[in-house]
Amino acid sequence: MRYHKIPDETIRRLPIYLRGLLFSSEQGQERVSSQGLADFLGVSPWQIRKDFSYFGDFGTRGVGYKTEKLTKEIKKILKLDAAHKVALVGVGNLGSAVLAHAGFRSYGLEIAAAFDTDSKKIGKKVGGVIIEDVRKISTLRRRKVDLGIIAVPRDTAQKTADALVKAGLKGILSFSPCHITVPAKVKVITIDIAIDLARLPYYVPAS
Amino acid sequence: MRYHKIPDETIRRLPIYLRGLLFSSEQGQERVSSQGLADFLGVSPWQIRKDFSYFGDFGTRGVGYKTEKLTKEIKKILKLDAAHKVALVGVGNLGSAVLAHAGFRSYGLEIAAAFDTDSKKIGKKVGGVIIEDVRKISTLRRRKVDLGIIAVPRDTAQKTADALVKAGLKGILSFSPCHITVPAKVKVITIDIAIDLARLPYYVPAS
DNA sequence: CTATGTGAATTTATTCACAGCA
DNA sequence: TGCTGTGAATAAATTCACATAG
Repeated sequence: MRYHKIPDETIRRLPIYLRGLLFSSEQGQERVSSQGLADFLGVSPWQIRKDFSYFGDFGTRGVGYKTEKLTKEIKKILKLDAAHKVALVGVGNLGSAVLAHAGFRSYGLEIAAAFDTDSKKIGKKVGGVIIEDVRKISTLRRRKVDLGIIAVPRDTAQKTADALVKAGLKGILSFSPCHITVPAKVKVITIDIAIDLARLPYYVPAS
Repeated sequence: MRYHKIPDETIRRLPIYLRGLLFSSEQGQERVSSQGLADFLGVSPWQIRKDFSYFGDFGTRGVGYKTEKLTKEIKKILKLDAAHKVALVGVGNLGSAVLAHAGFRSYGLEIAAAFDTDSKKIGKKVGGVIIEDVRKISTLRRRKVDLGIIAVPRDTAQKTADALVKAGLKGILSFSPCHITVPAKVKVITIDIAIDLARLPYYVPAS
């Protein structure tokens, strides 16, 4: 099935599979089955197998998948086989939490720079990273940073994104509650916490 | 088209439309068109109209939508017309950021309780909310809290969810990087920041 | 003449059922 | 026999084109 277009939903799920695999490794499991992964992650086994099938034959029939090999394959697909440097813009409450977040490491993602406009914060060290002036964003190009996280207020989000794009970043994760316009070659993923929370009541049964 | 099953994707988008409408209101706009909303939110106009069509005729042909009326309708659909109380469990870096987050208010969501296991934190006030012992989660039932946010480490996330469900909560937003099992009547939405970031490199063009 | 509302066409994604291989 | 890999069937979501109402 190698020659198909890859569904976007498949790409969305691959990091989840990776999470399961990293956990299996931690547990010392050398093998996993699609069923085992599925149970752990709360998805269906055939969904997992179908998703893998777009990229190749990663498993052994009758046996399952070798944890280490499958981990490597998925990392390669997601381009996580090489390390990535990430820049954070906006060291407020959320930004600080992101800086302190340990979870990026297992995916080879390192927050290598942090920026803020507040002169009282600039020069301080948070989570091992020295906060710089936002006007220094342009230095990211030569520092080989290719991903960015935006955690600034809504009204400066677009301006921030523009600066990051100008500095050559190719992917942006934004926590700002607004749509961000970028050139087609740049990928933006938005996490709006309030909007996800606001969706919950719909599912609450009338009492 | 009133009698159809509502696509889940439609429900996912409704709060985004609401965000656009709240912004229009702020700007003092009494009317919006599907095109105007679409431009602002980065979606297509026909998607918006189709989504609305599942619930009724909210607009006026040749004119557009009255901002205030449409806002009310969407709030009603999402059950955001009545206020909701939210409990937060885990007042670490991320939890504190969530407590300080102002964005929930516009959707009628109020963080009315916060819990942690750390005795040094219990009793302290963060973001206007007094931190309580996690063992007090059971009091949420009589306090009319029906939504919860989980911001605890992975290994205690399931236990926390179990406690919240036992306390009668009907919707949970989890920041813990794991699958959470709950009874079918309870809705869980998971935000895994690392996983969203880990998806970005895939889209970065080879250089 | 303008912008909504929607059936129909199309595209995309999920699920199934089983062939294929260790 | 057991679990993967995948075409085919089904389901879901998006997009289109245009009738419709103000």
